[in-house]
Amino acid sequence: MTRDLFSSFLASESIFKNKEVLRHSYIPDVLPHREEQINEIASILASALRGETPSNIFIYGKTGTGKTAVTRYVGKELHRAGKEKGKPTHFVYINCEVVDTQYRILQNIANHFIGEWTERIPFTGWPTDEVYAKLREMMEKARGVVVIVLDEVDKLKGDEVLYNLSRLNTDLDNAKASVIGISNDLKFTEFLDPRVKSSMGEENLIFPPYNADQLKDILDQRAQMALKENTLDEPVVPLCSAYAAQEHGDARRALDLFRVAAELAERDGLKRIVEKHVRRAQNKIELDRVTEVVRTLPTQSKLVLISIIVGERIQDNITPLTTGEVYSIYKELASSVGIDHLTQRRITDLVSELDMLGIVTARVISKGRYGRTRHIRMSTSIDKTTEVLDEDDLLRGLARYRPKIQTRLL
DNA sequence: CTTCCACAGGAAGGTCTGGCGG
DNA sequence: CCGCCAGACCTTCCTGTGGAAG
Repeated sequence: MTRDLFSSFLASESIFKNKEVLRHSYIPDVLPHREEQINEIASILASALRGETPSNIFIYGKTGTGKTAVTRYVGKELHRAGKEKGKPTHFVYINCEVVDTQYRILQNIANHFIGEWTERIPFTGWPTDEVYAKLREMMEKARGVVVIVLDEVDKLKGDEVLYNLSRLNTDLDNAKASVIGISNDLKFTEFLDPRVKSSMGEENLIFPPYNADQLKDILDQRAQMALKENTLDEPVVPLCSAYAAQEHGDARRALDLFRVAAELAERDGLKRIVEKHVRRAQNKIELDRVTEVVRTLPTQSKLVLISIIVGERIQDNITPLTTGEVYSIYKELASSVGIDHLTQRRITDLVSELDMLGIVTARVISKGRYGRTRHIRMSTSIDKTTEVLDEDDLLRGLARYRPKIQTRLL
Protein backbone atom coordinates (compact mmCIF):
# COMPACT_ATOMS: atom_id res chain seq x y z
CA MET A 1 0.00 0.00 0.00
CA THR A 2 2.61 2.51 1.12
CA ARG A 3 4.79 1.61 -1.78
CA ASP A 4 2.13 2.81 -4.19
CA LEU A 5 1.62 6.13 -2.50
CA PHE A 6 3.64 8.10 -5.01
CA SER A 7 3.17 5.99 -8.08
CA SER A 8 -0.05 7.66 -9.13
CA PHE A 9 1.67 11.02 -9.03
CA LEU A 10 4.62 9.82 -10.99
CA ALA A 11 2.49 8.02 -13.55
CA SER A 12 1.05 11.20 -14.98
CA GLU A 13 3.80 12.65 -17.07
CA SER A 14 5.34 15.89 -15.90
CA ILE A 15 5.05 19.01 -17.99
CA PHE A 16 8.51 20.05 -16.86
CA LYS A 17 11.63 19.31 -18.77
CA ASN A 18 13.87 21.08 -16.31
CA LYS A 19 12.22 22.92 -13.45
CA GLU A 20 15.50 24.26 -12.07
CA VAL A 21 15.67 27.03 -14.66
CA LEU A 22 12.63 28.68 -13.09
CA ARG A 23 14.37 29.27 -9.78
CA HIS A 24 15.83 32.68 -8.97
CA SER A 25 19.23 31.20 -8.38
CA TYR A 26 19.51 29.91 -11.94
CA ILE A 27 21.65 32.02 -14.23
CA PRO A 28 20.98 31.50 -17.93
CA ASP A 29 23.67 31.89 -20.58
CA VAL A 30 21.83 34.83 -22.07
CA LEU A 31 20.31 37.60 -19.97
CA PRO A 32 17.81 39.44 -22.18
CA HIS A 33 17.68 43.25 -22.01
CA ARG A 34 20.71 43.52 -19.80
CA GLU A 35 23.39 43.69 -22.49
CA GLU A 36 24.14 47.29 -21.61
CA GLN A 37 24.71 46.56 -17.93
CA ILE A 38 26.74 43.45 -18.68
CA ASN A 39 29.01 45.40 -21.01
CA GLU A 40 29.41 48.20 -18.54
CA ILE A 41 30.48 45.91 -15.72
CA ALA A 42 32.64 43.87 -18.04
CA SER A 43 34.43 46.99 -19.27
CA ILE A 44 35.19 47.99 -15.70
CA LEU A 45 36.38 44.55 -14.63
CA ALA A 46 38.36 44.04 -17.83
CA SER A 47 41.30 45.85 -16.29
CA ALA A 48 41.69 42.83 -14.03
CA LEU A 49 42.80 40.88 -17.08
CA ARG A 50 45.49 43.45 -17.73
CA GLY A 51 46.67 43.01 -14.16
CA GLU A 52 45.33 46.35 -13.01
CA THR A 53 42.90 47.01 -10.20
CA PRO A 54 39.34 47.49 -11.40
CA SER A 55 37.34 50.36 -9.89
CA ASN A 56 34.94 49.57 -7.12
CA ILE A 57 31.32 49.48 -8.28
CA PHE A 58 27.99 50.25 -6.67
CA ILE A 59 24.90 48.74 -8.24
CA TYR A 60 21.37 49.91 -7.49
CA GLY A 61 18.03 48.54 -8.58
CA LYS A 62 14.78 47.23 -7.21
CA THR A 63 14.18 43.54 -6.58
CA GLY A 64 14.04 41.40 -9.67
CA THR A 65 15.90 43.78 -11.96
CA GLY A 66 18.73 41.36 -12.58
CA LYS A 67 21.44 42.84 -10.36
CA THR A 68 22.58 39.58 -8.85
CA ALA A 69 22.20 37.54 -12.02
CA VAL A 70 24.17 40.02 -14.12
CA THR A 71 26.95 40.33 -11.57
CA ARG A 72 27.34 36.59 -11.13
CA TYR A 73 27.24 36.11 -14.86
CA VAL A 74 30.01 38.63 -15.48
CA GLY A 75 31.98 37.14 -12.59
CA LYS A 76 31.77 33.69 -14.09
CA GLU A 77 32.92 34.97 -17.48
CA LEU A 78 35.74 36.94 -15.90
CA HIS A 79 37.01 33.89 -14.07
CA ARG A 80 36.95 31.90 -17.30
CA ALA A 81 38.70 34.59 -19.31
CA GLY A 82 41.31 34.96 -16.58
CA LYS A 83 42.09 31.27 -16.74
CA GLU A 84 42.48 31.38 -20.52
CA LYS A 85 44.79 34.35 -20.40
CA GLY A 86 46.79 32.96 -17.49
CA LYS A 87 45.85 35.93 -15.31
CA PRO A 88 44.53 34.65 -12.00
CA THR A 89 41.19 36.23 -11.13
CA HIS A 90 39.07 35.30 -8.16
CA PHE A 91 35.41 35.99 -7.75
CA VAL A 92 33.89 35.90 -4.28
CA TYR A 93 30.15 36.29 -3.89
CA ILE A 94 28.70 37.10 -0.46
CA ASN A 95 25.09 37.79 0.44
CA CYS A 96 25.18 40.22 3.33
CA GLU A 97 21.75 39.25 4.54
CA VAL A 98 23.18 35.83 5.42
CA VAL A 99 26.69 36.92 6.31
CA ASP A 100 26.32 40.22 8.08
CA THR A 101 29.23 40.84 10.41
CA GLN A 102 32.74 42.02 9.69
CA TYR A 103 34.35 38.89 11.05
CA ARG A 104 32.24 36.49 9.05
CA ILE A 105 32.70 38.44 5.85
CA LEU A 106 36.46 38.38 6.16
CA GLN A 107 36.29 34.71 7.08
CA ASN A 108 34.15 33.98 4.04
CA ILE A 109 36.53 35.73 1.68
CA ALA A 110 39.55 34.07 3.22
CA ASN A 111 38.03 30.61 3.06
CA HIS A 112 37.59 31.11 -0.65
CA PHE A 113 41.34 30.57 -1.01
CA ILE A 114 41.43 27.31 0.83
CA GLY A 115 43.20 24.52 -0.90
CA GLU A 116 46.12 26.73 -1.84
CA TRP A 117 48.35 25.64 0.99
CA THR A 118 46.46 27.37 3.73
CA GLU A 119 44.59 26.49 6.85
CA ARG A 120 40.96 27.20 7.49
CA ILE A 121 39.89 30.18 9.55
CA PRO A 122 37.63 29.14 12.42
CA PHE A 123 34.08 30.43 12.87
CA THR A 124 35.08 32.39 15.89
CA GLY A 125 37.94 32.94 18.24
CA TRP A 126 40.45 35.03 16.34
CA PRO A 127 40.80 38.76 16.79
CA THR A 128 39.43 40.55 13.76
CA ASP A 129 42.75 42.09 12.74
CA GLU A 130 44.37 38.68 12.76
CA VAL A 131 41.77 37.40 10.32
CA TYR A 132 42.44 40.49 8.29
CA ALA A 133 46.17 39.81 8.31
CA LYS A 134 45.63 36.19 7.37
CA LEU A 135 43.38 37.25 4.52
CA ARG A 136 46.06 39.57 3.17
CA GLU A 137 48.61 36.81 3.41
CA MET A 138 46.37 34.41 1.52
CA MET A 139 45.62 36.94 -1.17
CA GLU A 140 49.30 37.64 -1.64
CA LYS A 141 49.89 33.93 -2.13
CA ALA A 142 46.98 33.53 -4.51
CA ARG A 143 48.04 36.61 -6.51
CA GLY A 144 45.95 38.28 -9.13
CA VAL A 145 42.76 40.25 -8.81
CA VAL A 146 40.05 39.41 -6.30
CA VAL A 147 36.58 40.70 -7.08
CA ILE A 148 34.42 40.71 -3.96
CA VAL A 149 30.68 41.01 -4.44
CA LEU A 150 28.63 42.15 -1.45
CA ASP A 151 25.00 41.54 -2.31
CA GLU A 152 22.34 43.36 -0.27
CA VAL A 153 25.13 45.42 1.19
CA ASP A 154 22.62 47.64 3.02
CA LYS A 155 21.94 44.74 5.38
CA LEU A 156 25.47 44.94 6.72
CA LYS A 157 25.97 45.74 10.36
CA GLY A 158 28.23 48.78 10.36
CA ASP A 159 30.44 50.13 7.61
CA GLU A 160 33.75 49.12 9.17
CA VAL A 161 34.09 46.17 6.81
CA LEU A 162 33.54 48.39 3.82
CA TYR A 163 36.25 50.70 5.02
CA ASN A 164 38.70 47.88 5.63
CA LEU A 165 37.97 46.26 2.31
CA SER A 166 38.38 49.50 0.43
CA ARG A 167 41.77 49.89 2.10
CA LEU A 168 42.90 46.37 1.22
CA ASN A 169 44.81 47.51 -1.85
CA THR A 170 47.12 49.80 0.06
CA ASP A 171 48.57 46.85 1.99
CA LEU A 172 48.86 44.45 -0.92
CA ASP A 173 51.81 43.93 -3.25
CA ASN A 174 51.04 40.95 -5.44
CA ALA A 175 47.27 40.99 -5.30
CA LYS A 176 44.52 43.50 -5.97
CA ALA A 177 41.06 43.74 -4.56
CA SER A 178 37.96 45.24 -6.05
CA VAL A 179 34.56 45.48 -4.38
CA ILE A 180 31.13 45.41 -5.99
CA GLY A 181 28.30 46.49 -3.69
CA ILE A 182 24.72 45.68 -4.59
CA SER A 183 21.73 47.35 -2.97
CA ASN A 184 18.08 48.02 -3.64
CA ASP A 185 18.13 51.06 -1.42
CA LEU A 186 19.02 54.18 -3.37
CA LYS A 187 19.59 56.21 -0.24
CA PHE A 188 21.98 53.66 1.23
CA THR A 189 25.22 55.58 0.62
CA GLU A 190 23.88 58.71 2.34
CA PHE A 191 24.52 57.13 5.71
CA LEU A 192 27.99 55.88 4.92
CA ASP A 193 31.26 57.23 6.18
CA PRO A 194 32.38 59.73 3.52
CA ARG A 195 35.71 57.94 3.11
CA VAL A 196 33.95 54.69 2.33
CA LYS A 197 31.47 56.50 0.15
CA SER A 198 34.10 57.97 -2.14
CA SER A 199 36.20 54.83 -2.43
CA MET A 200 33.27 52.48 -2.95
CA GLY A 201 31.29 54.54 -5.38
CA GLU A 202 33.93 54.99 -8.04
CA GLU A 203 31.46 53.62 -10.55
CA ASN A 204 27.70 53.69 -10.08
CA LEU A 205 25.21 51.63 -12.01
CA ILE A 206 21.45 51.76 -11.92
CA PHE A 207 19.38 48.82 -13.06
CA PRO A 208 15.99 50.01 -14.36
CA PRO A 209 12.88 47.84 -13.92
CA TYR A 210 11.80 45.65 -16.80
CA ASN A 211 8.68 46.55 -18.74
CA ALA A 212 6.03 44.01 -19.73
CA ASP A 213 7.59 43.28 -23.14
CA GLN A 214 11.00 42.65 -21.66
CA LEU A 215 9.56 40.39 -18.98
CA LYS A 216 7.83 38.48 -21.73
CA ASP A 217 11.15 37.86 -23.46
CA ILE A 218 12.68 36.62 -20.23
CA LEU A 219 9.81 34.26 -19.56
CA ASP A 220 9.77 32.99 -23.15
CA GLN A 221 13.41 32.06 -22.83
CA ARG A 222 12.94 30.24 -19.53
CA ALA A 223 9.71 28.56 -20.60
CA GLN A 224 11.53 27.07 -23.57
CA MET A 225 14.09 25.49 -21.30
CA ALA A 226 11.77 24.52 -18.48
CA LEU A 227 8.81 22.98 -20.24
CA LYS A 228 8.15 20.20 -22.66
CA GLU A 229 6.58 20.92 -26.06
CA ASN A 230 2.95 21.94 -26.27
CA THR A 231 2.35 22.48 -22.61
CA LEU A 232 1.72 26.20 -22.77
CA ASP A 233 -1.29 28.22 -23.80
CA GLU A 234 -0.31 31.31 -25.75
CA PRO A 235 -1.71 33.98 -23.36
CA VAL A 236 0.01 32.58 -20.26
CA VAL A 237 3.39 34.27 -20.63
CA PRO A 238 1.98 37.71 -21.54
CA LEU A 239 -0.35 37.53 -18.56
CA CYS A 240 2.44 36.69 -16.13
CA SER A 241 4.48 39.53 -17.60
CA ALA A 242 1.62 41.99 -17.26
CA TYR A 243 1.05 41.11 -13.61
CA ALA A 244 4.75 41.36 -12.81
CA ALA A 245 5.11 44.62 -14.71
CA GLN A 246 2.46 46.15 -12.47
CA GLU A 247 4.65 45.10 -9.57
CA HIS A 248 7.49 47.50 -10.47
CA GLY A 249 8.76 45.23 -13.27
CA ASP A 250 9.99 42.46 -11.06
CA ALA A 251 11.41 39.52 -13.02
CA ARG A 252 11.55 37.42 -9.89
CA ARG A 253 7.82 37.89 -9.46
CA ALA A 254 7.23 36.96 -13.10
CA LEU A 255 9.18 33.74 -12.69
CA ASP A 256 7.39 32.87 -9.46
CA LEU A 257 4.02 33.43 -11.07
CA PHE A 258 4.96 31.28 -14.00
CA ARG A 259 6.38 28.49 -11.89
CA VAL A 260 3.43 28.39 -9.52
CA ALA A 261 1.02 28.46 -12.46
CA ALA A 262 2.84 25.48 -13.94
CA GLU A 263 2.73 23.62 -10.63
CA LEU A 264 -0.99 24.27 -10.31
CA ALA A 265 -1.57 22.95 -13.81
CA GLU A 266 0.38 19.86 -13.00
CA ARG A 267 -1.51 19.33 -9.79
CA ASP A 268 -4.73 19.55 -11.76
CA GLY A 269 -3.42 16.62 -13.73
CA LEU A 270 -3.35 18.71 -16.90
CA LYS A 271 -0.78 18.63 -19.66
CA ARG A 272 -1.19 22.29 -20.36
CA ILE A 273 -0.90 25.58 -18.52
CA VAL A 274 -3.79 27.92 -19.20
CA GLU A 275 -4.75 31.45 -18.21
CA LYS A 276 -6.74 30.52 -15.15
CA HIS A 277 -3.66 28.93 -13.62
CA VAL A 278 -1.91 32.27 -13.74
CA ARG A 279 -4.78 33.97 -11.95
CA ARG A 280 -4.82 31.23 -9.36
CA ALA A 281 -1.05 31.51 -9.01
CA GLN A 282 -1.42 35.24 -8.41
CA ASN A 283 -3.92 34.53 -5.64
CA LYS A 284 -1.84 31.80 -4.13
CA ILE A 285 1.33 33.86 -3.98
CA GLU A 286 -0.55 36.76 -2.46
CA LEU A 287 -2.25 34.49 0.08
CA ASP A 288 1.02 32.85 1.05
CA ARG A 289 2.57 36.25 1.55
CA VAL A 290 -0.25 37.51 3.77
CA THR A 291 -0.32 34.29 5.76
CA GLU A 292 3.37 34.52 6.44
CA VAL A 293 3.25 38.20 7.37
CA VAL A 294 0.25 37.85 9.70
CA ARG A 295 1.61 34.74 11.35
CA THR A 296 4.86 36.43 12.34
CA LEU A 297 3.30 39.67 13.60
CA PRO A 298 4.02 40.61 17.24
CA THR A 299 1.10 40.12 19.62
CA GLN A 300 0.25 43.81 19.90
CA SER A 301 0.12 44.20 16.12
CA LYS A 302 -2.09 41.13 15.86
CA LEU A 303 -4.36 42.67 18.44
CA VAL A 304 -4.61 45.87 16.41
CA LEU A 305 -5.36 43.85 13.30
CA ILE A 306 -8.08 41.94 15.14
CA SER A 307 -9.54 45.24 16.31
CA ILE A 308 -9.80 46.36 12.71
CA ILE A 309 -11.48 43.10 11.71
CA VAL A 310 -13.93 43.31 14.61
CA GLY A 311 -14.59 46.92 13.69
CA GLU A 312 -15.30 46.08 10.08
CA ARG A 313 -17.73 43.36 11.15
CA ILE A 314 -19.87 45.72 13.22
CA GLN A 315 -19.64 48.55 10.71
CA ASP A 316 -20.91 46.27 7.94
CA ASN A 317 -18.40 47.95 5.67
CA ILE A 318 -20.44 51.09 5.12
CA THR A 319 -17.99 53.69 6.33
CA PRO A 320 -14.37 52.86 6.98
CA LEU A 321 -13.09 52.78 10.54
CA THR A 322 -11.25 55.71 12.08
CA THR A 323 -8.21 55.62 14.33
CA GLY A 324 -10.29 56.49 17.39
CA GLU A 325 -12.75 53.66 16.76
CA VAL A 326 -10.02 51.12 16.23
CA TYR A 327 -8.35 52.31 19.41
CA SER A 328 -11.41 51.92 21.61
CA ILE A 329 -12.09 48.45 20.27
CA TYR A 330 -8.45 47.64 20.78
CA LYS A 331 -8.54 48.71 24.41
CA GLU A 332 -11.58 46.59 25.09
CA LEU A 333 -10.07 43.54 23.41
CA ALA A 334 -6.78 44.00 25.23
CA SER A 335 -8.41 44.03 28.64
CA SER A 336 -10.59 41.06 27.74
CA VAL A 337 -7.50 38.93 27.18
CA GLY A 338 -5.51 40.56 29.96
CA ILE A 339 -2.87 42.32 27.86
CA ASP A 340 -1.66 45.81 28.75
CA HIS A 341 -2.88 48.32 26.22
CA LEU A 342 -0.51 50.74 24.51
CA THR A 343 -1.08 54.43 23.92
CA GLN A 344 -2.98 55.75 20.93
CA ARG A 345 0.23 57.30 19.61
CA ARG A 346 1.80 53.87 19.44
CA ILE A 347 -1.26 52.34 17.82
CA THR A 348 -1.04 55.01 15.12
CA ASP A 349 2.40 53.67 14.26
CA LEU A 350 1.33 50.03 14.39
CA VAL A 351 -1.49 50.79 11.95
CA SER A 352 1.04 52.47 9.64
CA GLU A 353 3.17 49.34 9.77
CA LEU A 354 0.21 47.15 8.88
CA ASP A 355 -0.42 49.54 6.01
CA MET A 356 3.13 49.22 4.75
CA LEU A 357 2.93 45.45 4.99
CA GLY A 358 -0.10 45.64 2.72
CA ILE A 359 -2.63 43.97 4.99
CA VAL A 360 -4.66 47.10 5.68
CA THR A 361 -4.99 50.43 3.93
CA ALA A 362 -4.96 53.59 5.99
CA ARG A 363 -5.24 56.99 4.39
CA VAL A 364 -5.58 60.37 6.02
CA ILE A 365 -8.86 62.14 5.43
CA SER A 366 -10.47 65.21 6.89
CA LYS A 367 -14.01 65.26 8.18
CA GLY A 368 -13.96 69.02 8.48
CA ARG A 369 -15.71 70.12 11.61
CA TYR A 370 -15.38 66.56 12.90
CA GLY A 371 -11.64 66.43 12.76
CA ARG A 372 -8.86 64.78 10.86
CA THR A 373 -8.23 61.06 11.08
CA ARG A 374 -7.36 58.06 9.01
CA HIS A 375 -9.76 55.74 7.27
CA ILE A 376 -8.65 52.20 7.95
CA ARG A 377 -9.86 49.12 6.17
CA MET A 378 -8.67 45.58 5.53
CA SER A 379 -7.03 45.12 2.16
CA THR A 380 -6.91 41.34 2.46
CA SER A 381 -9.57 38.70 2.93
CA ILE A 382 -11.07 38.95 6.42
CA ASP A 383 -11.87 35.25 6.58
CA LYS A 384 -8.42 34.08 5.57
CA THR A 385 -6.74 36.54 7.90
CA THR A 386 -8.97 35.46 10.78
CA GLU A 387 -8.02 31.88 10.07
CA VAL A 388 -4.33 32.70 10.45
CA LEU A 389 -4.93 34.79 13.57
CA ASP A 390 -6.74 31.84 15.15
CA GLU A 391 -3.45 29.96 15.18
CA ASP A 392 -2.35 32.22 18.04
CA ASP A 393 -3.23 30.50 21.31
CA LEU A 394 -3.65 33.72 23.21
CA LEU A 395 -5.86 35.44 20.65
CA ARG A 396 -7.90 32.53 19.30
CA GLY A 397 -11.49 33.42 18.50
CA LEU A 398 -11.00 37.06 19.39
CA ALA A 399 -11.73 38.24 15.87
CA ARG A 400 -15.33 37.12 16.35
CA TYR A 401 -15.70 39.06 19.58
CA ARG A 402 -18.72 41.36 19.92
CA PRO A 403 -17.56 44.54 21.60
CA LYS A 404 -19.73 46.27 24.15
CA ILE A 405 -18.88 49.72 22.90
CA GLN A 406 -21.24 51.37 20.48
CA THR A 407 -18.71 52.86 18.10
CA ARG A 408 -20.83 55.08 16.01
CA LEU A 409 -24.33 56.45 15.88
CA LEU A 410 -25.49 56.08 12.31
C1' DC B 1 -14.20 84.57 6.70
C1' DT B 2 -12.86 82.07 11.33
C1' DT B 3 -13.30 78.12 14.41
C1' DC B 4 -12.29 73.98 16.00
C1' DC B 5 -12.55 68.84 15.83
C1' DA B 6 -9.84 64.55 16.12
C1' DC B 7 -6.54 63.18 15.13
C1' DA B 8 -1.46 62.99 12.36
C1' DG B 9 2.96 62.56 13.21
C1' DG B 10 7.65 64.85 14.88
C1' DA B 11 10.92 65.11 18.96
C1' DA B 12 12.91 63.52 22.93
C1' DG B 13 13.50 60.52 26.37
C1' DG B 14 12.78 56.07 29.15
C1' DT B 15 13.34 50.92 29.55
C1' DC B 16 14.94 46.59 28.25
C1' DT B 17 17.57 43.25 25.66
C1' DG B 18 21.49 41.42 23.61
C1' DG B 19 26.07 41.65 21.56
C1' DC B 20 30.82 42.92 22.23
C1' DG B 21 35.28 44.31 23.90
C1' DG B 22 38.13 44.33 27.85
C1' DC C 1 32.01 38.75 34.45
C1' DC C 2 31.06 43.61 33.85
C1' DG C 3 30.18 47.92 31.78
C1' DC C 4 29.00 50.04 27.51
C1' DC C 5 26.41 50.87 23.58
C1' DA C 6 23.03 50.21 19.91
C1' DG C 7 18.58 49.30 18.64
C1' DA C 8 13.78 47.86 19.43
C1' DC C 9 9.87 49.28 21.58
C1' DC C 10 6.97 52.66 24.07
C1' DT C 11 5.52 56.88 26.36
C1' DT C 12 4.96 61.84 26.95
C1' DC C 13 4.49 66.07 25.09
C1' DC C 14 3.91 68.59 21.45
C1' DT C 15 2.70 71.34 17.14
C1' DG C 16 0.22 71.08 12.82
C1' DT C 17 -3.82 70.74 9.82
C1' DG C 18 -8.15 69.99 5.97
C1' DG C 19 -12.30 71.44 5.64
C1' DA C 20 -17.54 71.43 7.39
C1' DA C 21 -19.93 74.24 10.45
C1' DG C 22 -21.09 78.55 12.03
